[in-house]
Amino acid sequence: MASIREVAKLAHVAPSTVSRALNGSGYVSEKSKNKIKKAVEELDYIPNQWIRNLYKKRTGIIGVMTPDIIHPYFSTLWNYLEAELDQYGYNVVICNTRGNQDKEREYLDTLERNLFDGLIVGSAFLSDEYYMNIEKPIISLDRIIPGIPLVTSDHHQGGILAGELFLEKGCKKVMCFSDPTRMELASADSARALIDVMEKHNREVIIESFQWEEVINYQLCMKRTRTLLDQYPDVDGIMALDLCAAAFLKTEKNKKILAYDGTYVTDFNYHSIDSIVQDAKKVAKESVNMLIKLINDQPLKKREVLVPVKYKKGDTL
Amino acid sequence: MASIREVAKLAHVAPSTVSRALNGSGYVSEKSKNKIKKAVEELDYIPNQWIRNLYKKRTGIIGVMTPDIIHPYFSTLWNYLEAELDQYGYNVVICNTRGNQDKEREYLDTLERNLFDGLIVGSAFLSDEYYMNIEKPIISLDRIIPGIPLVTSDHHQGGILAGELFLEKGCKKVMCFSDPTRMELASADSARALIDVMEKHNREVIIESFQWEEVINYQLCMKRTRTLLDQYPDVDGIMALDLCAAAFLKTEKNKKILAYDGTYVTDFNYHSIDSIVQDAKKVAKESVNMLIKLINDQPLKKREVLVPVKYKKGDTL
DNA sequence: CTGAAAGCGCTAACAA
DNA sequence: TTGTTAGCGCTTTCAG
Repeated sequence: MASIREVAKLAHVAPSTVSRALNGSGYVSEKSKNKIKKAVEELDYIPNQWIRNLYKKRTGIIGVMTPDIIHPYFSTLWNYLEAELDQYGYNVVICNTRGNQDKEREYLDTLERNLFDGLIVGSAFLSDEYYMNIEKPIISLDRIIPGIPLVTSDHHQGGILAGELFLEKGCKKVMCFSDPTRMELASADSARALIDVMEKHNREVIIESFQWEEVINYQLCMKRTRTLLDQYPDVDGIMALDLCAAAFLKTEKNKKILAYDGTYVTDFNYHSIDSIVQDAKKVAKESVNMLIKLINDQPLKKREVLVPVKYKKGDTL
Repeated sequence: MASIREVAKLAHVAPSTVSRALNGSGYVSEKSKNKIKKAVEELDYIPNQWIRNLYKKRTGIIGVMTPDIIHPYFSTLWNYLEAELDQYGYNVVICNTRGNQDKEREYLDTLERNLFDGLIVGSAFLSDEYYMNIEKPIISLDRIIPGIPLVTSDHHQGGILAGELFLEKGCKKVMCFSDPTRMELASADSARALIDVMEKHNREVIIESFQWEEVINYQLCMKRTRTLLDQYPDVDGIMALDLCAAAFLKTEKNKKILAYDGTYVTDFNYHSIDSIVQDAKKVAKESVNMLIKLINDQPLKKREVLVPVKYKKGDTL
């Protein structure tokens, strides 16, 4: 590995001149430029970006933390986040927690140790306090954490939309999912809103919860759906995340099914699944936008961004 | 941001003592340790990992390059690669090329600039020469590049398995997919082997090719499958990548369908799709294993690893 | 056991 | 236009 000094020596100039020539900063004569160019080629010199960043006081790396990367909603989100961050010249490190709080802590630590310039947290499990003590740029997706800028889909709107759809289709008893231990998630709003709408019309709503493993592991998901269908034979409408919705559809053809997320997998089945679609692209755009501002100490107009959801017609309602 | 110097000042010791205390290297008296601990707490001092790595001559970051991250095979592979690299203490940067050669060049450049300690390349488009000039640790997945260690599924075996299945089911005219411009991919072997088996028994094989966009974008995929089905009404067996197989199944119920990859999406439909399953976990394990050896200058026993595939029974053959 | 000094590979300020 | 000098924040000798 040639260093800038060796190049300087070979070109008979000072290292700083080489630096200027290579960075196009400051004046360098054509003559020197040529000598340097030749030396660079001869030595196959490639500047060490790692060291360069030392002076920029940045690493050019953003961490993105999610509990999973296979689940279609997360892959989709990842795809857009990566594309968006790439536009700003950032590399993206996968911070896959698998729902493990130790991992989550570790990645926050990595942020604090300056390996990341910023962090986008999609689904956090640690306490508010833990996050509030961190001074580095963080954006939270979905989870409301005091003091930390938030980007989330408008799950309240999603719940209302869902409720209206079930009413329109004449459902009497609807099942939906919500994790009672995670009411701080904005996504819990969808169940709340759905219940509101349904109960206003005297319809019954069953709330169940999926273990995270059951959401991301299709086999477990199938198993759970079977149990639930046995348990509630008279349910006539179901709202569940894409994968679970697909599992319900596979098991049970006579109930109204509405998927929540609306990723590409809802079109996989012979019958496309009706869905409430999250605009992952917009979520990505907004969160990156805010994060970049945080990093550059620019003021944020809003510290909370609500991204609208929309209904996509399918064959299962 | 407190620095090691401030801690040293507050604790009335030298920076080097603080360094030793924090790293557990060299002798530090209990008394000093305590003073340092107090100072660290008071200042909320967190050592800058970025700088630390300067001395270790490593960044602790591995790049993983794929043309896409949404496609279920890639998300699955990513998941395992990340998990495996995590075991060795590496962070993983997403190098998503979207099939763009400029992006591919950029990430190779990033490797050369020492931002990555190594690179795993899943699907390379640049020329062999381009890769052969790079001295840094690289593992190639699927694509055969002279001089670069290779990990790939045994696609030849996959093609034979597929052929035998189609024969067994009595198919007379089978359609499969292969990109004629990318014969350097190990995966091209599956089509070659399938043809061998079928033609030995005087069955016809149609080879078509999908644009990459059509493989990863389900809408485009659907469109293409319709065209193909119109074009070849007498085809009675189809082998295609998971997403495309799902698209065929959605359009056409009367042909034998075999998915290649066998990710979780093959179980999505009401009818599970018969598949040739790639062992993504093993592929990840083997490639990480080799990469770590390259990074640590340890000898490789083999520079080519072939990972067996297997057949998974479904309802579509 | 500790501190001073040198330096990782590069950049930026300044004087020439 | 150029070279010298002084760092970035930390680690690692090496005297003491």
